[in-house]
Formats: sequence, structure tokens, C-alpha cells
Amino acid sequence: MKIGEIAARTGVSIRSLRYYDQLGLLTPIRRENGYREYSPLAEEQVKTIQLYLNLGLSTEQIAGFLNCVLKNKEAFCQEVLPIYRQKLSEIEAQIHLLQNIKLNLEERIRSILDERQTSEAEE
Amino acid sequence: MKIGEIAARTGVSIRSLRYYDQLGLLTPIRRENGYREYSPLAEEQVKTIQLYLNLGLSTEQIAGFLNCVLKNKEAFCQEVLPIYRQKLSEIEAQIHLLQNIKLNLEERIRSILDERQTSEAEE
DNA sequence: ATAAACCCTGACATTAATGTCAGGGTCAAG
DNA sequence: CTTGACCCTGACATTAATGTCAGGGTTTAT
Repeated sequence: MKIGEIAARTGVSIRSLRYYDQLGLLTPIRRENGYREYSPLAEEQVKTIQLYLNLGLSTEQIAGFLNCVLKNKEAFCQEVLPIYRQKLSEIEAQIHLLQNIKLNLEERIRSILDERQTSEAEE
Repeated sequence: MKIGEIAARTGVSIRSLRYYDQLGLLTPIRRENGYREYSPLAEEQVKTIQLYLNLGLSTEQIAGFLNCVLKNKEAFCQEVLPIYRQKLSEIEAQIHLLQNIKLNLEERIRSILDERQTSEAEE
């Protein structure tokens, strides 16, 4: 499919898709006329790229990841493993923090509701 | 403590600390001479900010979190209830997203380790 | 009181990812 | 054949976080 279609499907801008191409992150084949031709598989890859970008990984790191998966080469995987582990522990810490914040908020909401209840009872 | 000391303690550059101050993310008091004076609590806050940044959150989002949790300790409770509820659902969504990412990462790590195991067994 | 080691602000530079615009092909429909 | 909807490349703009440098105060130790 052409670049416009995959952009529409994935919600990623045409500009970004060309950028990924330029970086070698996601390289479509070219038609006779020079148009980029994306395979259906590319759709999934674009979404993967977006997921990891949202995670805060750089395109460079993502390129390492894609190499690992596509070629299943251990050398690439070795490089990428510590990055994953690092991210994983960051994410675990993040989840933990957010859960604390959540408890805190729930507590506060409950106490507001309690207070409201109390003042209603007084009337 | 002065900015240089907290920079050394946290590993965050002086430049960044001044930037956080400028954005209202972490605002130290000022001495007579204009120097920034950080409380010991600030050290923990700086680390929290860094964690969020490493996760790919923007300073704006971080400011939202910090405001949600640190500010509005007790006053204005009634008015603040819908804000709390809003924040709570945002946080729940965030936790959910992170848990998905976590599962995804764990999966990746596992498959890399499997691969390694397999190729060792082949030899 | 002078030097070293800090601190301040302000301005410009940089990197990454993306937006946007210009100038110009391609193609299908009328 | 022309029009409109695509596509191409290239260049400049932008945003976020940070680096760096200039010009100028302050503090501390000798």
C-alpha cells in the first residue's frame, strides 16, 4: 500500500513515516515511479515503533530492537537486553509510584465524601 | 543546600535544575543574595522528576502529577473533588498502559533469553 | 585583598521527532 | 488534456530538554 494509506491506518503522519524510512527504521520497497510501497506487515511495525517511542526509547534503540526481532541475531539481542531491563525496572518503579498516588487520591476522595456525609447529617 | 550540591547529589545538571525552577516544576526559595536554596526534600523530588523524564513524560505532564499530589493538601476539598476524580482516572489509565508495556517488555526479554538458551544447546 | 570556586541571568547551540511549505512528478476521472 | 488527489525531495521551523558561553556578582580561604 502507499504511504498515505498506511498513515491513515496507523495514525502516524506521512512525515514521520518518511523519517523512519530515512533512518532505516522501516524501509518500504519502491515502485517504478519512486513511490514507497508498504507491505501489510508494515502496519504492525509502525504501531510497534510508536509504542516504543511513547515509552521514551529513541529511534536508534528501536532500530536495535527491530534488528533483533527480524534477524533473530543474538548479537543484536545482546545489545538490546540491558536496555529492556533498564526500561522494565523504570516502568516497575513508575507503576509503583502511580499506585501510591492512586491510593493517596482515593483516600482523599473518600475523606471528602465522608466529610460531606457528616455535614449533611448535621443539618 | 545550594544548587551545586543538589546537582552533585542527584546527578542532574545545574542547568536542568534551573530549568525546572523556571517551569515551576521545582521551585527553591531564594537567599538574600539571590542564590537558590534547596530543602533536603528536594533531592527526592529531583529523582522523581528524572524518573518521569526517563519514562518519556513531558515536564508538563510531570507538573500535572506533582500538582495533583503535592498541592491542594486539604483546602478547597469540595471544589477539588472532580479534579481528583479526573486525575484518578487518568492515573488508572496510565497504570494500565504501563502494565501492558511491562508485559510486552517481559515477553521480549524472555524470548531473547530463550533464543540464547537454544543456541547454547545447539553447540 | 586577591584568587578560586561558587552563584546569577541571558542568549545562543544542539538533538530528536515532527510540522510545514515549495517546486515538481504521477495517475485516474471527467 | 486538464484537474485534483496523490506522491517525491529538500529545506526551513518548531518543541523539549539540555549544553555552553559571556558578563558579572558572592563567598571562602589564604
